[in-house]
Amino acid sequence: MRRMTARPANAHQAKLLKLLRDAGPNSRAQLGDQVDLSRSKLAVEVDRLLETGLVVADGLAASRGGRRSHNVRLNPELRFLGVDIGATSVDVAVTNAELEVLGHLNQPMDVREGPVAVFEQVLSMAAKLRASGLAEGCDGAGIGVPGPVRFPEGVPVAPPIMPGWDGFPVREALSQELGCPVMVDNDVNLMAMGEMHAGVARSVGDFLCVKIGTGIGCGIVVGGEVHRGVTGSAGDIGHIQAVPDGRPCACGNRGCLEAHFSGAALARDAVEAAEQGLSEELASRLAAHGTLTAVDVAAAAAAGDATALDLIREGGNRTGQVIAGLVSFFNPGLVVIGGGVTGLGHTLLAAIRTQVYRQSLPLATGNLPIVLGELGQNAGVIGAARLISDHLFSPA
Amino acid sequence: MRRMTARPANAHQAKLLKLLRDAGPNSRAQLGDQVDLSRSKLAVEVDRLLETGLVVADGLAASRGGRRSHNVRLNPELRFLGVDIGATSVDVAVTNAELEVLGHLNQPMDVREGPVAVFEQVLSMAAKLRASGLAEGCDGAGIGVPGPVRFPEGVPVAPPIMPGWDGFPVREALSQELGCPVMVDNDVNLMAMGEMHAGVARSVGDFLCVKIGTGIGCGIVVGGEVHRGVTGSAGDIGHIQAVPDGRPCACGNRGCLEAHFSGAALARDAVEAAEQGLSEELASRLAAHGTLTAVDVAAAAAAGDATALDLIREGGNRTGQVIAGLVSFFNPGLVVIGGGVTGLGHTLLAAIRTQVYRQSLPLATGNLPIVLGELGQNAGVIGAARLISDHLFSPA
DNA sequence: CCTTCTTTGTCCTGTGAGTGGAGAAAGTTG
DNA sequence: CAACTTTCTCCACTCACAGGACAAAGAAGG
Repeated sequence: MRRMTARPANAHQAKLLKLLRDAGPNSRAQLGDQVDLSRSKLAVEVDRLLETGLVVADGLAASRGGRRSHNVRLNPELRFLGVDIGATSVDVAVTNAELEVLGHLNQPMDVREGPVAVFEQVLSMAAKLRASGLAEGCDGAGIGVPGPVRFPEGVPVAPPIMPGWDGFPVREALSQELGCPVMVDNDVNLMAMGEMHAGVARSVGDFLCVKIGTGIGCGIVVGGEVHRGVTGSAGDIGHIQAVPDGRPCACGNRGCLEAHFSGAALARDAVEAAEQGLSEELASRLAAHGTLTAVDVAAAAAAGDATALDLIREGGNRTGQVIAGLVSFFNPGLVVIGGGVTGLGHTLLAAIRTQVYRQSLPLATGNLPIVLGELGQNAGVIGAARLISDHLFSPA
Repeated sequence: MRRMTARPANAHQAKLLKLLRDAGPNSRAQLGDQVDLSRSKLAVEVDRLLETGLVVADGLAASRGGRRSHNVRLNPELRFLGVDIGATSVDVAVTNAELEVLGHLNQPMDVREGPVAVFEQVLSMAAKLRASGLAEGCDGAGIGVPGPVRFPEGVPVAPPIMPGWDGFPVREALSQELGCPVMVDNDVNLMAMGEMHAGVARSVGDFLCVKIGTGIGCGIVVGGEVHRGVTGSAGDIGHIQAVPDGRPCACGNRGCLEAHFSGAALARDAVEAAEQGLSEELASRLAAHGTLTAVDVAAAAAAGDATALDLIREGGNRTGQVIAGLVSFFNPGLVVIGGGVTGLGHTLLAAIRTQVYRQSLPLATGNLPIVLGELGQNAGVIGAARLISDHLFSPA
């Protein structure tokens, strides 16, 4: 039986586990340098962790000029499941306790099919990963959903793009199916956690993580912690007004950012442009596929199509304007741009940067990097694994 | 010698001091209920605090059905100075350790006269308060300045409206003059701390505190802590674009919120309206004073002047639009409106509310109070006193 | 091969923080 | 005056933790 049941018994053990997770195998001596404990006390706690099975011995390290150290590491048999439910696709990944992705599956799927259908899909993907020998069991799972979540309970609330999910007990249901602890969060927050853990936001305490996919959202990290807001809807910037009296939005208002730029809006605008004969490139793609997506626009832009480039620039400007306001307000140390439309690459990034650097206060932008996310498709699932591991590696 | 030199020796003592500050005199038994320590340990820590002189015995309390308790309280001779430097005036107040305002002076003064002149003024006001017998000495001072501050060092950085202050070592200089510890922060952050401590935001963890005075700023409180941002400029919302291609702003951009609504903008618009003959009320006031301020507009509005009301509504709408975006982004549990223009009262509040409730997500506004600050002129100085007491009541 | 130095890990004891119970002190209620 | 409450103090016991002594294991140099 290798299923993880133990939890750290105290804050020291929790800190050690997180250290081993983030820094990999380590000797007692090296751990001691980082946790502010005497060697004796540290040895005691490490021994207790070894007893629980959360941590295992990992052979001898090379000498550093004296006696060789006995390394310890997180139990390599531990497995976390990272699930990222997007508006139009589902990602499932298996990681070890150090949050390295061992296997990753992606499946197109419309979230509006509802929780039951989606979870059937998730479970079958998880089963496939397990069948491939990557995991015997599952010690915990993190789930991201594209909408606000009442975090303590793990329940989506009033999600605009996934009405069938309102109030569905995601955490409880999935915990039962998988037989392990489950944590649920907004997908954007998880992307932020992913980039913070293994991506471009390592060692940054306060940053914003803007995800532009089917919709637009923003992960807010304050002092290394995700800020979720009092009802779990923090970061929902898609419905901030970007254009006074602009396009009508599904939410009932006009001029929302999301109505002017997002995967969906971009596709819509591209179709319009193609139909109006503004771009042969887009028109031919429309004829070929019968529809257009952000990917088509990216391809057209890469081919030098002026209309596609304009659409991207225009969207980047809108987005940049909104981000400029948020930067003035929040004064982050970093802005990460991620999500499906990162395929639009530097055209988009340049437009966003221009707006932010022009409109925000110099003091706030003086030393503010605005960069693309590093983890791409992996950000969400890594963040999800991180979420559950943060939970399980905290005292019970 | 009654000057406070001691600091709490550990986290327990710090917690006890803050409890006594916030809840007033208390018995050991009542303290024990709130501090999660055994009675024996608690008694030890209280005794040590008594030894230091930070805390003194305060007689017997009424019986609650058994032996009467011996109350303790913070030393009633301790004095904090709260200083709130605004764009056009200086407030100085003396408080006791429980942060009750014992005396309060206000003096019009232009911050652009520079730190030397302003501090001369502050010191003379402090001397006057001392002379009136309210304070023998001063055990700590908190200072608010109308611009960004590098918080750890207590130095203003790149303040737009007070150029002469850039880099001036406020903390060090004032600490030397007053002979006591000093902490410096942005005035808006202090207002937020004031409302959190003794005002309308008691017991709210996450809230925004919008101060509309000569300029516009926003205090951001996350989990009971003020968020200052990486360069101390968080909350600087005055230069968020509110009107595309709107009025030119001193910052060089166009359409900044502050260019459209703030004490200064309102006065300017009122003069314009008066000169254009749109309002007799305003015109007669202009003739009488030679100039107009937000106070005149408030009076005209109170008298039913349609133009004045329109100006306020218009400004409230602009402000409300920006706040709506921030509410969607931050998802606070409360929005407090304060600052000089709160004299504009419910006309302003109604306009702001309308915009926020209309434009923000229902999930974020569903249970979101938007209220006027409770402390008025006192908010800044109380927040300042709170700032220094938080500092002094933390382990050294 | 042997000595000396370095690093790592273990063992043991002393210290100080903290708990919990006994009981004294000081009330209330009937 | 007896019985019950509440508050406060004292004391003994537990436990977390530090820090030193020491053993184990290796490197470097003669």
